[in-house]
Amino acid sequence: MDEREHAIDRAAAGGKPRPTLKTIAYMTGLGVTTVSRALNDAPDIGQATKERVRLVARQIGYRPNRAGVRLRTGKTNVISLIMSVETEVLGLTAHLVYGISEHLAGSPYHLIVTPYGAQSDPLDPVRYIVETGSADGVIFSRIEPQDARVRYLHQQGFPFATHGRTDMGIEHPYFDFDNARYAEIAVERLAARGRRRLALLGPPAHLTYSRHMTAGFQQAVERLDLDDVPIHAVTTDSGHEAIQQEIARLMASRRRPDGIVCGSASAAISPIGAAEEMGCVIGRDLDVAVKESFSLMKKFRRDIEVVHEDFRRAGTSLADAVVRTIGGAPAHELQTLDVPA
Amino acid sequence: MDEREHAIDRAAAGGKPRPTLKTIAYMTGLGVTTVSRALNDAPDIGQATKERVRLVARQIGYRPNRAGVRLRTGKTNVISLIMSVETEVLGLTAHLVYGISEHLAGSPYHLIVTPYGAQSDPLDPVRYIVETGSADGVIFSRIEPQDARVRYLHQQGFPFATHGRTDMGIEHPYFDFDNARYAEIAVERLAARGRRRLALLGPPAHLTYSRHMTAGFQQAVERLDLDDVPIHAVTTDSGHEAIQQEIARLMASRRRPDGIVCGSASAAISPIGAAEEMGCVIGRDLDVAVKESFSLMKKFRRDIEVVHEDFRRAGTSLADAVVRTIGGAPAHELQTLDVPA
DNA sequence: CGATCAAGCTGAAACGTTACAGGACGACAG
DNA sequence: CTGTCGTCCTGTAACGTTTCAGCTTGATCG
Repeated sequence: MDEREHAIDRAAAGGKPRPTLKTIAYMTGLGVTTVSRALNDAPDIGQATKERVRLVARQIGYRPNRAGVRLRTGKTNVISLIMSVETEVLGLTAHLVYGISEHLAGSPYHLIVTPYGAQSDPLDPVRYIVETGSADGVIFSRIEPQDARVRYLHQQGFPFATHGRTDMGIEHPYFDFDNARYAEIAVERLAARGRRRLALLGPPAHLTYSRHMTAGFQQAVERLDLDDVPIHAVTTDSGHEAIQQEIARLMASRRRPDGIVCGSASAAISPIGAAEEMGCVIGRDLDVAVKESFSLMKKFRRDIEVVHEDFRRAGTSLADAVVRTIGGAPAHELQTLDVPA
Repeated sequence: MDEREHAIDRAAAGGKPRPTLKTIAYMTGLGVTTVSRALNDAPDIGQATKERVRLVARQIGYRPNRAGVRLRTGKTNVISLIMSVETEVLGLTAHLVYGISEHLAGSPYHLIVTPYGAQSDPLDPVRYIVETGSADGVIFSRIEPQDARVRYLHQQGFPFATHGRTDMGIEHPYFDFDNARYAEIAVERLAARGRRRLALLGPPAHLTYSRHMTAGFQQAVERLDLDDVPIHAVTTDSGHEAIQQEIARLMASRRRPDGIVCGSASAAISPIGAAEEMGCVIGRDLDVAVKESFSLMKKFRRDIEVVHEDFRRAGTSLADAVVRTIGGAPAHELQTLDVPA
């Protein structure tokens, strides 16, 4: 009776009464517990009852109240993407977000985005999430070989997946693009165009994948008996002007490269601009290889060698990995290396 | 006593006991209600008590349990960004996300991202959020003059802010870039370079800002007594090939433009590529004006006329607007038009 | 026939919070 | 001295969910 009046009240008020377990219990004549267990497919509920409950639930558009579940069970049904606000990687992050939410759609999980600034401690947002229990799992990028976040989360037993690998003897879920292979391919392609003196504009040295890319680059350069023209002063994270200056300096020097391998699309713009400024023609005086996720460069200069890195796929894979981790899957099954063709 | 044992249990177990109101109540010797009210600065709690409670809370790192609050009050402390996964706008969305979360940091709000596909109904995610009550407010883009989402949310009395304006007699919070003014500036700049025959590569006609941009363009073209070379077949949302073809056709035609105004940076790549392919030199045979948010084009071709649109600022403004709306501020105070210089 | 068991269902309690109604106590007016 | 008022505090209930222990009922077994 109590429920009935209540329901009628709300319906009369115009605001929808948002059905709860109690509503279904009242409609089916069952207890709240039974309804809950029926919807959760518990083994001690009769098949007929389950079907009846589910039918009613579907009919009235029942959705479990997230706050109720979360309060009772501690399960938030939230995955947090910890996003660096480095401008250079912002465009890529969007694709990651897309991939993640694509995978999460249809699951009970929501995606929340937690940013952290360039100057602040990357550990802060991670700690916040663990301490406040505001998510069931975490995804993050810009991984270092000795990563404090990985260490912390591993030690806390908190589910996570990284976009990039570590090198610290900890087995954990990750998705990584094979940047060593990318660099090899890039070198090979430039070599096939007859280029002999190659420079690598790589990512910042503290990130794990910097090592991979450098290793692949050097290995291929050596194998094909080419020259390695070192770029030390700048990375893909450097500002436009810095990169331009360095490239200009390089192109004017005695050790002028005839091919550049770029660690990212956005960072490729600067060297190309610098080179063209000096009268170089891409495809004639200089060839450029880039790794890019949204085909941008290829539209601009069709002579550029492009290797595709799929950030959307990274997103779906990472989402999958973290959800499976929450489900208890072992880490070693959740490690993906995306090898470019 | 009960509490005491409990607390000791948890502490001994090593897993942190995550303090609650009960913990503070126990430590201060006050009632749970008093603690709650003290932390919420209720008027019927003594000043001394408030300070004592707050001190203890700070010391032990108390954070209100979101699920508890949400269950009790219905307040989710969540803002949802409804994000179109159109690839063309993905890069921009990232900046929006950045701006929003920057504003939300330090507030109790979390940002959740709800995607919707190109083919699915834009109303779906909005309805989902309202029906499940999974956020306190909503932000979305790609606004149409008669926007179903705006109508629905307004009618539901659900707080929202739009990135773009409508034209349906409904007063609501928005942030919009003044695209009319942008187009005017672009035309003026091209005219100052001596260009007389201008084409506009604008956004899809169904979006509100398409009208703004077109109006500004036409007004300026008329005022400066220039020629309007119409582009009908493609928009900034069209694929690279389609735009290239259309531009190629145009450049080969009798009515060949000597200036192009582009509605977005990503869409500017295609016409420039097409024109250069045909032997045109930007800055000599053709001038291009673009609106862009991350300075990309300018790096590539310094001869391009660039007007900056700040998506990050849009994000902070929208977040502010929606939070204020939740707080009860009237819509007309929360309407911002960002006029380019 | 009584005991045991399984199947199917249930109410009470708890998660952490806030709204509500009310209590204790001192001060102050009549 | 009694009554009223204001200040400061408090217990209970409720939000929607799941866990726990336990209840019926009918069947099976010795």
